Amino acid sequence: MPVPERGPRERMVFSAAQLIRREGVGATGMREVAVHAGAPRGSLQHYFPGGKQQLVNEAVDWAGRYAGRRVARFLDESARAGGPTPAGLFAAMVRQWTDEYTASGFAAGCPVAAATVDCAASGDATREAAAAAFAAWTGPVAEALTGMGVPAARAGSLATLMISALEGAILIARAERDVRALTTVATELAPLLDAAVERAVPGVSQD
Amino acid sequence: MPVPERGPRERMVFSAAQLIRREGVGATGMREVAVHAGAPRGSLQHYFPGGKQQLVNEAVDWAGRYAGRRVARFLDESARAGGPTPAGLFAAMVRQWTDEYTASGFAAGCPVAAATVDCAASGDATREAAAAAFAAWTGPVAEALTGMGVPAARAGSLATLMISALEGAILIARAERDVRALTTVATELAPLLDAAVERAVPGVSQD
DNA sequence: TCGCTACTATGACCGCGGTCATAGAACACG
DNA sequence: CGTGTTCTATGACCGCGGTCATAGTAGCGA
Repeated sequence: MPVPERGPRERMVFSAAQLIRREGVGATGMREVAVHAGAPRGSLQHYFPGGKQQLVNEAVDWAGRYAGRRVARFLDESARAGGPTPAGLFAAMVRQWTDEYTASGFAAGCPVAAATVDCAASGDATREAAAAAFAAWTGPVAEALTGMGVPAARAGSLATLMISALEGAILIARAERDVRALTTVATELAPLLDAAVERAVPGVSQD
Repeated sequence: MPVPERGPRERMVFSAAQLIRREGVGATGMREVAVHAGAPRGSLQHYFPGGKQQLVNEAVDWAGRYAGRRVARFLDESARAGGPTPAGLFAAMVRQWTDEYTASGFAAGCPVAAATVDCAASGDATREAAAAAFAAWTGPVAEALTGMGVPAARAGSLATLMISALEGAILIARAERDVRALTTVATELAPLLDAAVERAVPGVSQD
């Protein structure tokens, strides 16, 4: 949960994402966003003449790019720590959520999921934004997998599987107020993910 | 999508579930539910004195029991068709969604997921109802897995994994308007699931 | 027929929230 | 100092929707 001290416009998009993932799209009010961002209400009209839909779409967009950036950051960190593995990447993705939930409670979920669920309340453009956000997340994950030695043909599928399992586990964890589902999918999926890497030198087993 | 011709009360609960999974909890109005159920508006006050929250909770409850019943039905069907497998069960769960999406479009998602996402809009009782619904779904799946030879210690974990992956794939499929995510998780998870069954005769390795 | 209960029917209230309109500050640039 | 642009500020409108209140109807036992 970075708190970027950029301009007021960016703060509002960020606040919108925070509120959406907590209350849902419909229950998030424009006035509420302004208050949360510490921005004047009139600025919403100014920066987002497209109204709520524009704000929501940009928030979803932001969330998608943020998720992609997280993947890149994981790769950077694990590059100097002995090399990343698929299961390690998935564990890092899951850990971000378990950390937040144990530290701050189960109030918030994934904003992209929230936008997808009541896209009907916010028009079709929001749904497309959600699809773009998933793409902006799946892409880096798939690339990371290929970089670890997963065949390109499977990398996309496994990325989809990882994100699906993660999103579903987030839902269950929120409902149960327990990180059990998150840790479960991480441990159960780990062997499948690591088994997908092709060894550079066949016949040589490592670890 | 069964259309049970029970009493008006049950019809309203059913209609509520249908609308919730399509528009979300907040965007579903009481008047809308009455119209969809072909029931008089006054009956809502009569049958659900607890207001919207009661109606939503019962709808979520209904959805959870419905999902559990689907699992039992799959077991019955595959019992006389050579015996069920974990991957077969998961494929059946996924196929229910791909069938609906290809036949009727991507308008609707899982009502339990919808209720979880904006539980903040509907109080904590709804969140508990969602947790109960997940439990009413996970339980039968886990039992089914043990019946297929999966060790009891792993059955619960695999059930959680299956439902997580399914829920996440539903989200992605709705956002993308494409069943790709659903079919992907089914095929990628299949070997993991089938590998979890313990053979009656140990020591016999199977590919 | 009376009276009771179950259900139906409808109108009104009231808060919420997105949007519009209008106008006031801040600040640059001649 | 004017004059324009950018941003801020606030009030008003208006529809939506949950809830309450009040009646009206239907069946039924006594």
